[in-house]
Amino acid sequence: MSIRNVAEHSGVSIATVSRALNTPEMVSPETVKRVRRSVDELGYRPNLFAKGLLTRRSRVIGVSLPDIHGLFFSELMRSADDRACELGYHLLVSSNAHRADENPAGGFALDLADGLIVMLTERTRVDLDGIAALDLPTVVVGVDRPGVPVDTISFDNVTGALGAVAHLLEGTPAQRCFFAGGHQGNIDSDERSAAFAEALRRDGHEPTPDQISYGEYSFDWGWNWATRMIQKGLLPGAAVLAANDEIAIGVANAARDYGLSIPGDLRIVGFDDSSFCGCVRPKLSSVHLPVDELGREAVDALVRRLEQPDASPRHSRLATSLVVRDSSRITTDGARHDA
Amino acid sequence: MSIRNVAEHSGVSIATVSRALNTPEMVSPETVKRVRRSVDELGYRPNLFAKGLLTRRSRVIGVSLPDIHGLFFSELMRSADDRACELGYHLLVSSNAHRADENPAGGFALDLADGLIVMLTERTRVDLDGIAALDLPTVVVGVDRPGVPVDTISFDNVTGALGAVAHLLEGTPAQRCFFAGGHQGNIDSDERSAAFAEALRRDGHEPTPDQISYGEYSFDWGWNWATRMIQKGLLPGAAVLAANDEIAIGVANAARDYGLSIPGDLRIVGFDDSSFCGCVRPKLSSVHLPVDELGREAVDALVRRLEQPDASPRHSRLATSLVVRDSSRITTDGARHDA
DNA sequence: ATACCAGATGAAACCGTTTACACAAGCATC
DNA sequence: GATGCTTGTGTAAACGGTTTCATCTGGTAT
Repeated sequence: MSIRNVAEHSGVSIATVSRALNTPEMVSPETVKRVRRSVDELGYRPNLFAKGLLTRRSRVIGVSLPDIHGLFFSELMRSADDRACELGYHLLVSSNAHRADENPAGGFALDLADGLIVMLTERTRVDLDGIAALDLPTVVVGVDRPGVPVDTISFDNVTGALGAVAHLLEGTPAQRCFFAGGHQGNIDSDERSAAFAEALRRDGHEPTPDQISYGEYSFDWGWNWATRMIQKGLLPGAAVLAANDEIAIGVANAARDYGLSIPGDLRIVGFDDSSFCGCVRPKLSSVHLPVDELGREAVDALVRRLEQPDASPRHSRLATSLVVRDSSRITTDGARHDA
Repeated sequence: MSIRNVAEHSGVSIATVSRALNTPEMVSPETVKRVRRSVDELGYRPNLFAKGLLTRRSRVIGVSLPDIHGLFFSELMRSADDRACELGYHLLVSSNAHRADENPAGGFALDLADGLIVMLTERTRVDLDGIAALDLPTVVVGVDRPGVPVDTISFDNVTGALGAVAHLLEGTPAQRCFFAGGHQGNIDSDERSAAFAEALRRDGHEPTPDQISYGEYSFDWGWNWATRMIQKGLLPGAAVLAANDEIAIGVANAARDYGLSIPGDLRIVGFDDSSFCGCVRPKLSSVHLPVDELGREAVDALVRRLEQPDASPRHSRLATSLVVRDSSRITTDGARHDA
């Protein structure tokens, strides 16, 4: 079933069939109608490989992701896919393209894509030279200035963290504020911890080393960290900014397990504003990241670049903002109570 | 940069280059070496469109998903992608292909794919005729017998639910067991509710209508349902099987908000065994679904079918099993206490 | 020496499109 | 009535690979 069959069936040449389908304004209306009918009757669908070979366009966007944690990943993909669909594109996704060298596919099927959305979370993984070598239009998500002239989109971690700390400082002295980070080298965690330190400095307090810890993005690490802090007697009367919600929930669970009340004894703010926040008790305050916006913007930016390959690179930072819930409210009495 | 350049550079014909890269055993070892070097030096990468045009293979698997809920989606995609990567395939994903008719892409870019993995969650969405019309090798995920001769993979909801109810019946009479479902028409929720009813019958109790409710997969619905049940005075001393973890957590939160203890006053079991389970207190018992296995199996099944197009359709059900945590433990004393 | 065969390579056909170019017909212009 | 322009269509050349078939080489059996 090829364009030739359609041509025969409707009594025109293949060129006319092609034009009737792609540029109907160049064909007489009645011919278009006849061709369209043949297409329907025969159930013809153009071969995308042949088309792509010639046009060098597939309307496919490659998405290369690190091994991303659950909720974030799904929300990003959903919004990106929605937007891509609106614009007539499809998403070719691989969370393994990052280790392309050892890929038995023998390299990227991403060559099928018109362009690439690359998400980076680790400083060391910024192998942007490899990406540039693909000479595909690219949008980088998660890094601000990658040192390569490509468009970038990332979250404004700094403003979000500053806001969160300002909120904590309203009820807790700077000396009693702690940061429970992810692993060092993670771009977001590093930015958030730096902003945390900066916020304390602006308040006139130089953070001590034990106010900032690094670990990993997990419940368990949050729980372990908080346990150690509690055993050192540091936590009651303190406030914690966690690098993500999972850590924050781990901290909250440890506090509960050791009989501390939240927010009475310990105030907690997470990062990401994932759907975890509303489901745990007390509800978790968190810095909201507009993940859906990130996905949409990434697709938009890439499509824009596909249309204007020579536009100068844009760098956008998406605003983040604190959502205050129960876990960080200021308690006037200081007495223990469950929220 | 085409195969022709490589041919010139290494002083052989394009046919030899093609063979050196695809079937090196047909070419003299030293020629292979020379061609490989040229490829490296020139940075040649074969054009996948040209290749696909001829071979009718792209090593791309189309994945069509309904609008799936967060954690499940990401876990499925991750395992499918891992497996696809191992086998040298890539994933072309669309959660919008289900509404392909209204798709401005003007149909599937999925035509680029060698085969399709289609996930279905709703009875009404079983538009498998449309899928069959694509005449692409297809694996259906989420339905057992779709009425179309394709491979299917789904979870054994029945065994999981039976096990969960058996566990609940150990400490709670059948009259005080309730099922908090998702919306009717959802395949999993329906199967789980039917299995719940069946389990009570096997225990010699015909479930009354108010023992089985339908709503939606959300914290809020779980909370609202539980609140109504509490107000009717039905819950203390009862046990709840929820159709997924979010509902279960909503129920647990309502119980806590109304001063009921878990599992003392109310025992709860969820479904999915998502990472929520370990992060809430008390930790949530849940029926574990081997989601990673589902993703892997789906890819395996499709690849198997690509290699043997005429094998008879297979239908596999993946085993599920109850993971007992704190939310459903049997309390000997019956006194209120937090786990 | 002849015939035969295996192994390595090249020439050319082909996959299904798009598109540059040519052409014909119809119509207005001078 | 020749000229030019517009509109609709067809012819044929790409696009970049794979694969069939033919050719050439050199070694081995007869």
